[in-house]
Amino acid sequence: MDHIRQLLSEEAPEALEKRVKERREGLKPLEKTDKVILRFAPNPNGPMTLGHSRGVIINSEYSKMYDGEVILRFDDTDTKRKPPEIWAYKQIEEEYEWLTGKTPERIVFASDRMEIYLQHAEEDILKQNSYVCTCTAEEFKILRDSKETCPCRNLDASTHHERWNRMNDPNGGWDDGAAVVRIKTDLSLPNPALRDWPALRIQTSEHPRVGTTYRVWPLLDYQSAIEDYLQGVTHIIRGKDLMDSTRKQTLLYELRGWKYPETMYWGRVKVHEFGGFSTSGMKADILDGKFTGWNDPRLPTIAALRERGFSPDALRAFWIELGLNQKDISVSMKSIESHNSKVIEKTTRRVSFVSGKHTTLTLNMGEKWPTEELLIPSHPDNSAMGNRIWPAPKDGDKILVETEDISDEFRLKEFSNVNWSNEILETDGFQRSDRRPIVHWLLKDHVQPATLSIPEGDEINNQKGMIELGKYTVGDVLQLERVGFARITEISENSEIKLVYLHE
RNA sequence: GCUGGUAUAGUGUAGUGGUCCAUCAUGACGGGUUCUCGAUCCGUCGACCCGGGUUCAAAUCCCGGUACCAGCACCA
Repeated sequence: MDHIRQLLSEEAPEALEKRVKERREGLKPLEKTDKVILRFAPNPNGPMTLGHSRGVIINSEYSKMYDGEVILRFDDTDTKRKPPEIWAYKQIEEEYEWLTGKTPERIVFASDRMEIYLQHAEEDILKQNSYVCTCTAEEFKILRDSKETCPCRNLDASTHHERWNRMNDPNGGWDDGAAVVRIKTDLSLPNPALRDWPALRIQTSEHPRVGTTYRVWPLLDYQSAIEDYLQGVTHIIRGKDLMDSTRKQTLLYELRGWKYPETMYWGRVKVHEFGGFSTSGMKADILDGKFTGWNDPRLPTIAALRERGFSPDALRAFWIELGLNQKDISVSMKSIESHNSKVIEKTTRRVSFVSGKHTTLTLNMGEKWPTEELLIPSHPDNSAMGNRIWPAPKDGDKILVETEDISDEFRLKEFSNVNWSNEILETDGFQRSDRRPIVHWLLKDHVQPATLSIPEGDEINNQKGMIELGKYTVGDVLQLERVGFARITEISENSEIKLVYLHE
């Protein structure tokens, strides 16, 4: 050891210096940060999922770090397989604001920018960066796999321009699938995915925003490449499933003499409780009636998480903690819940809820409660939140407790020690004087009906019960004592309260 | 099959050649405190995929395996 120390002091004295290693907090710094323009580009074929929120949060956090901008761009160029939902645009916009606390600096609709894309496409054809191919997908795949040239590729430029016009002509006799515009690449490229990749295709199905104005629509790789350039995007952060997209687009940028943005990737995320996040899959299940809607508490959508009472701060903390890396990860909701508890715990009022599995007991008070009212703190550590005011329990009053909580001796929280026998609860001192278990309870004359819906996998467990009488508003998040956090989703005419369970 | 990517405790994460018998969080377990099974405090458990190489020194660099993921859609 001393020998090494000796050697080091001669050869590498800096290695002996104490180096302060601090744990890096938050996201890794970006490269090239003089100007930062980012984009988040969802497909509005449904509202946001938990997966989308990663993109929103990572992009907006980087934007905050470098005083940059985020463009919210609706990539709505597929009307067939992933048809845009006209309401989803607005909802995604709102969800973006909810998650980040601000509006996106710019909003772009791909479907509004069709003229521009088509102009660029024509330009690429005239410059022979691309060509119109009429081979079928199967035929082309065979050629591509053997690195062979497709018969269309070497036709002269004017033929390709004629073909381009024909693609756009409703009377040209070409329908969906008849022709496609391909970007010319080196066919000897080792990665088969990149060889003469398709850029635009004919799509005659109606678009919910622009109808049938356009026949030829760009594919993601083309539309996104052109738009990123036009918007001056400096950094692209995307899933690593889009790595080949980066490579294709870089080839196009080279043809056009443009410089491709810095690109970073995240890996695949699964949540133990949900699996993946497939918008199309959820859409089908909702239509089948398996779920009540996009905000069904069993679904991993932002709408559902909001409905249940998750805080955007918790989601933000969660994604920042995971950071930006290319690992495929599988996380537990517990991790998000833990963040959420930290955020909401200090400001959430406590309330007593007794489930349907309860027993009514009669109070036998050996001693009168000294005042007219029973004051119970709304929060154990935050007196500023005030008290819940219950009428003082009297001899003969009926008390509700969870059946499973009943034992010979227990304590009604914030009220009295009691001894149980034959459906009678005999008070045994108001002061807490021993270690008997503390139990939440209700005064039978001071309750209103409530149903707590607990998502359990594919099922929903609806627990009918009673909640203490109080002032409630839809949207309130409460902590049901000894049960967990829950959010009020509905208060019906007969004052029944509907709650959805959040977490412990 | 071709192409690319990733591998650190149960789950995430820090770490870019030397204070690393490895960080932090979460989890599980045990305890203190508390009028919630909440919160809080303390403690315990537990990891560098494998094999070579370079080097005085490797989680970190190189090579080779292995595993997992993704792309090869006229989807995004």
